[in-house]
Amino acid sequence: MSLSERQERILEFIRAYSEEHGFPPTIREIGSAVGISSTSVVKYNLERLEKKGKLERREDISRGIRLTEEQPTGRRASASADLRAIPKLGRISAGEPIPAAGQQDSPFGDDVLTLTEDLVPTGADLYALQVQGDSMIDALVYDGDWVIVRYQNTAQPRDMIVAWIKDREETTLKYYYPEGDMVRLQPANPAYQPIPVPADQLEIQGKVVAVFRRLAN
Amino acid sequence: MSLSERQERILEFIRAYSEEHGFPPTIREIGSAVGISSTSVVKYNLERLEKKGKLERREDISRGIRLTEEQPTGRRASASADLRAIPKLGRISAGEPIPAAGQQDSPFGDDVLTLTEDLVPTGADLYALQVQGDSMIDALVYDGDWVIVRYQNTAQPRDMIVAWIKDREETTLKYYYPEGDMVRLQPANPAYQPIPVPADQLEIQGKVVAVFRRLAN
DNA sequence: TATTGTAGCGAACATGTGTTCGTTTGTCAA
DNA sequence: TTGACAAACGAACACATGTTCGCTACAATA
Repeated sequence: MSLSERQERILEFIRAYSEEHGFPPTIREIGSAVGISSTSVVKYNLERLEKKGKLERREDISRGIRLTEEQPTGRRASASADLRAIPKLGRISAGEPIPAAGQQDSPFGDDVLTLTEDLVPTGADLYALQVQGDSMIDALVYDGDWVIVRYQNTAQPRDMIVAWIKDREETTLKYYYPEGDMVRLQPANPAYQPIPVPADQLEIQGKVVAVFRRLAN
Repeated sequence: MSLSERQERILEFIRAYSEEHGFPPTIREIGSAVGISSTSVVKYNLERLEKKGKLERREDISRGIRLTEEQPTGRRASASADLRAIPKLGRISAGEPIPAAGQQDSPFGDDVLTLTEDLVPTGADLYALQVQGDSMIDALVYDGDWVIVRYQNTAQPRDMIVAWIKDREETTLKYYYPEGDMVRLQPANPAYQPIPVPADQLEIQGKVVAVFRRLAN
C-alpha cells in the first residue's frame, strides 16, 4: 500500500502547485512536472492515489483534485479542523444581562473565541464570558478565566450556571442548588456566602461546559 | 470602491465553494449560484472584483481564481484562523519522560489539541498533557484538565512547571521554588507535602502556559 | 506456456470552460 | 438630446482539459 516514487512526486507537486496558485493543477500540468508524457498515465496514477486514500477526484471536472487531509505534516493544523466560533459576550460577575439565545447571530467586532468542535458540546448554542472576581475559585475558576457557556434555561443541581437575578439586575456565576421554591446560589469559595434567591427571581442563562485559562508568560 | 451586493455574493460563493471542494468554481457555477444567466456577466463582475483587489484571475485557465488574502472579514474564524496543533503527549503525574523539544515532529495518531494562535504564546514549542490527580487543585488545575506546556529548561520561582525527577524517574506538575542547591516542588494542595529535590536531580521539562477544562455535560 | 495485473505510451474524442461580440437598458453629465 | 459608461444578456467560438482505447513491456502466477 506504499506509494511509488512517482506517486510521491505527483502528490508533492499537487500540494506545491495548489499552494502557489490557489487551485489544483491539470492532468497535463502534473504530467509535465513529473515527467509523464501521456495524460492517461497521469490519470492512471491519480486513480491509484485515490484508491490509497491520498486524494479525491471529481470526474469530468477540470482540476477536480483535492488532497486528503494530511496528518503527517503534523504541527501545523490543517486549516480544515472543524471550528466553532464562540462569541465573547463580555465579563461576568456584576453584569448586564446576556442577550437571549439566538439573538447573538452576528456578534459584531471579531470578538470570538475559536475552539475546535471536539472541545465543546456539539450543536449547542454557546457563548464565552470572562470571569471577574474570585467567587468561584474553589470551582477552579478564577479571575481572567474564560468560561464557555451553553445556553439553557434549566439546570441540574450542582451544575455551574450563569444566573440572572431579576431583582438585583445582575448576572453571576454560581453552583445551582434548588431548594423548594428557593434556589441557593452557592459560590465555590468559603470566603463568600451562598445567595438564596426566590426561584421566580432567577433566570438560568446557561451552564458552564468548559474553562480556558491563559497563564502569564 | 465598494462592492455591489452581487459582487459580495460572488465572493462569498467562491469562498464557500473552495472551502467545500478544494478548488474554485467555474464561471458558470458562479453564475447559477448567484443568479446570473450569462457567463459574460460573471466574467465582467470578476474583472471588477479583480480591479478592486478582491481576487486574482489567471486568464484562459479553468477555475483560475484565487481569493486575495482577506483581512477585513475578520470575525470569520472559519478557515482563516491561525491554528496551532499541539501534540498530546499523554498524562502527567507518574509518567514517562517527555521527549525533548523538537523530537515530537510527527505526533502519530491525530492526537493533537488545536487552539487558535491567539490563545497561546506565539512561536513557542508547545505540548499538551492531561492532568492526573488533584495535587495541583489549589492552582486551579484538576484531574482531567489539559495543561498546555511550553518547552523550556529553566523557570522562574513560582512558575508552574513540568518537572522530571531523575532518581524517581517520574514526571510531575508542581510549583517551582529554587532554594540554593535544592529545589522545592510545591504542590498547590495543602493535603500534599512539598517535595524537596536536589537541583541536579531535577530536569525542567516546561512551563504551563494555559489550562483547558471540559466539564461533564 | 498461458494468464493476469501493474505501468506506461500516444492518439482521438468529447466535454468543460473561459472569451468575444453584438445588443439592450438606465444613469449622469455636457 | 446626445454621448459616455456601468451592468447585463445570450449566442457563438475556441481552446482547455478529462476520458477512452488500442498497444507495449514486465514480473509474478498458475
